Amino acid sequence: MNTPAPTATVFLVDDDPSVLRAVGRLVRSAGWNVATFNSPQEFLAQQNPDAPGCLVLDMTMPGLNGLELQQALTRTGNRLSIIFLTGHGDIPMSVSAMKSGAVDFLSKPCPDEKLLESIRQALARDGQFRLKRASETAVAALLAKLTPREHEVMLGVVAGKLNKHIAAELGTVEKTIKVHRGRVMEKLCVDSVADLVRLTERAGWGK
Amino acid sequence: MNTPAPTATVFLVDDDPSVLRAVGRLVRSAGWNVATFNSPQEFLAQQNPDAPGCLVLDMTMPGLNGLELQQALTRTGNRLSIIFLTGHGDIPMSVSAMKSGAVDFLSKPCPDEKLLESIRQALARDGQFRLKRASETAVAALLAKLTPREHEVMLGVVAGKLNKHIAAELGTVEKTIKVHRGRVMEKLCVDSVADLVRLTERAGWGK
DNA sequence: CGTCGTATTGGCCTAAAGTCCAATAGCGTC
DNA sequence: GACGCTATTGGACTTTAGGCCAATACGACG
Repeated sequence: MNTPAPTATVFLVDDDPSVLRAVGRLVRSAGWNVATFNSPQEFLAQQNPDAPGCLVLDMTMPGLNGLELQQALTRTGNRLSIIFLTGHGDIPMSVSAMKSGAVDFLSKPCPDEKLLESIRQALARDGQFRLKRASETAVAALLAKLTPREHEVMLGVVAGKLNKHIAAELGTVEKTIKVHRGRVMEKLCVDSVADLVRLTERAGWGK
Repeated sequence: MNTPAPTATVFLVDDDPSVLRAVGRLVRSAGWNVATFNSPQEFLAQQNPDAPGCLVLDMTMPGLNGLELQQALTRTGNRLSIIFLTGHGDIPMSVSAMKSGAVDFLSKPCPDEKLLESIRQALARDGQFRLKRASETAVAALLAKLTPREHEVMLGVVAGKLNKHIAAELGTVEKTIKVHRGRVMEKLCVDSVADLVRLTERAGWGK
């Protein structure tokens, strides 16, 4: 119910401890929670996909580089917003990062305000994403409560079909459809076909 | 009705005639139409927002640079997909371009196949965008045919309200609403509330 | 075997939506 | 000012959807 910001954490990943200290101090002084990691592996090991926040990531690190960590997160379904902050980047690297959805790609040294502004953007984007995903999972939870039959009937309703037609397709009579239909509306907590359609559209079917 | 590709044009903008010639030959040999321009101004002067295609753009040019041309196009509502192809780029430049929606940011010299692949992506994105916008304008055209009253009634219907409630809000009786409602369905070429809701959601109200 | 959840069907009745036909009111053209 | 067009509004009637109560059937579970 709160805004996503209050408990948001800025995750810093860099193999240079002095960078972690300096950036950590800056971000903390701006009022955010901070968690630092010396390596991508360390971050991957403790990551919690449900923790709101953003990731400030060095590009050149031993083992996994920044892009690979970004891809690893994408593979595991973690859509954390990422800001790259690197000392030895090049254009293909930055383009690749941005194509993969990075919020920004900054070069060290970077003005404090520029980094903070990017963090603000990243946290905002993360909040939006979590709101959207929360609504999707809420709808999915509602849909999961439908029996198979009710689900079939619902499909007919959102397709704009008449009860009699749905009945014909499902090999039953109109009266039965009415009952299922009523239960669908009740279980999904909607009281109009219009709301039902919007609900299903937001269930991921409208992407 | 055709796929967007057949008449798609690749617009090349570069102040170096030899680049225009070389890239133009490459793109033409790949089967696309090509139009070349020596300056951003020249392109802006003849641009047709309705022409499907993509833009391959040099960054450093006299007068307007690539980013400025990109912004100019955005301001005028031209959402042409852009590929930057430049000799003297840097990271902030590439990041800025990508943030503004560029499809790719390539450095000269660039392998032929890489450029062609990016063009393929840009044309695909342009096609998707035009499909989406075409459907939006089609819906807008239908909505424009509604009388003010019919429009009000439609809002009530997609809000899931009962005819009697809509009538109360509009200071009339249920019967009148029914007639308006029927005309709305007829004019918008839908035959169910479900379809009506999806139509309006795609009219831009769903973002 | 009894119980629970699901699917099914029926009757009866109310409410809501849609259709056909008709009338009124405003507005611009000639 | 008459005429034509459209928007708007009603009345009578049909179709569809929904509510309430009841009943049957079937499979899973204890």
